[in-house]
Amino acid sequence: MEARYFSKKVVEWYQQNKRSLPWRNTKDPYKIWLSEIILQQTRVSQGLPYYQDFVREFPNVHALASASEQKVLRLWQGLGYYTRARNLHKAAKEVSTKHKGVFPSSFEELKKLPGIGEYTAAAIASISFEEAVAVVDGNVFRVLARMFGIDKPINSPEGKKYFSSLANQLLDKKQPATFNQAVMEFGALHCTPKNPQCSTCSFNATCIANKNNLQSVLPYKLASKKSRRRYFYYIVIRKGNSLLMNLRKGNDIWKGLYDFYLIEKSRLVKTEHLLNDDLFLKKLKPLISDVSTSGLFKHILSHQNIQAKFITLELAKKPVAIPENLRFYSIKKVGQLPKPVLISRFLSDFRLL
DNA sequence: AAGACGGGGCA
DNA sequence: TGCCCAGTCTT
Repeated sequence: MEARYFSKKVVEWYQQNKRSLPWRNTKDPYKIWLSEIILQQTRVSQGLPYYQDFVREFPNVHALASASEQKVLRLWQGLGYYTRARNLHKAAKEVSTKHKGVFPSSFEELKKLPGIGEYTAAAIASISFEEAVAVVDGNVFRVLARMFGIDKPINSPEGKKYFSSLANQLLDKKQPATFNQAVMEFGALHCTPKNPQCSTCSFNATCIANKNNLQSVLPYKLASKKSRRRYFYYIVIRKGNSLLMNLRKGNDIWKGLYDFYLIEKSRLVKTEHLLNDDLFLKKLKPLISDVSTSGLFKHILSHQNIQAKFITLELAKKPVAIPENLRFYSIKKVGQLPKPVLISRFLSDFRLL
């Protein structure tokens, strides 16, 4: 697809379909800035009332700068990502004092203000000052990836550079404000993440994703390491000088290494609840001597997103049936296990030896 | 390069 | 319930 063709058609679409929004009726960099910060990671429907509150309460950068941080935060309450509010306030003070109330007017100068990165600097520079610099936000990634069939990962440094360069190539330098907003609005309303309106899209004959049914895989993103919190409740079972060890399997942390019998939860739970609910422990419990509930899980270890709690229990006799991953190893032999990394660490930590 | 930061939409 | 959304700053 020709760059000129894309730019022309997306602007045409924008003229006919754009929403009427308060920050579209002004070029005041203060208000554009305010709207851009509020709309970071935030849908218009959620951000709009906050924008109105802020404009009413702080009609200009001096009003915002002279307010207390408490008041700014109170107005921001419920919107999330609260460092945005703190940086907003900090930046307002800088503009008010260092720049004497005159907003920086170039991409490079804007980027120096706290809370203003690549995207926001480009947005303000283009919308308020018609600087010929393309914005690259989530909408732009999506629209360009689909339209031009680009499978470079949008969350890699190379991918980001590539998309930024493409967006700047496509940019209509005669009307950067309109072009940038057109692409973003098109992404927000028409070329949506889910259920894009391809059947009524004026690009559907030329869009690579539509022609190849790739809407659901573009934009492509590198699998992000999802860091959910994990709570490991370890029951260290001892019988004489044998320890019940667990060989970890599957595609998970510490695969192939040994640890102890483990009850995993996605959140903190009451230990009584934990002990009563677990089937295996119900089987073990009758065999356990010397359970002092006062000492339950008093050892805590932290590893990345894992919080591990430990309890040691002494068995009166060995259980008849235990899961296959679990075996008793004599403490003397522990050092000779195939990969004793975890074990030795845990053992020295808890002085079981 | 990877993680933290939040609330809302949606399956 | 848990995944997804995706700018900026920090480590």
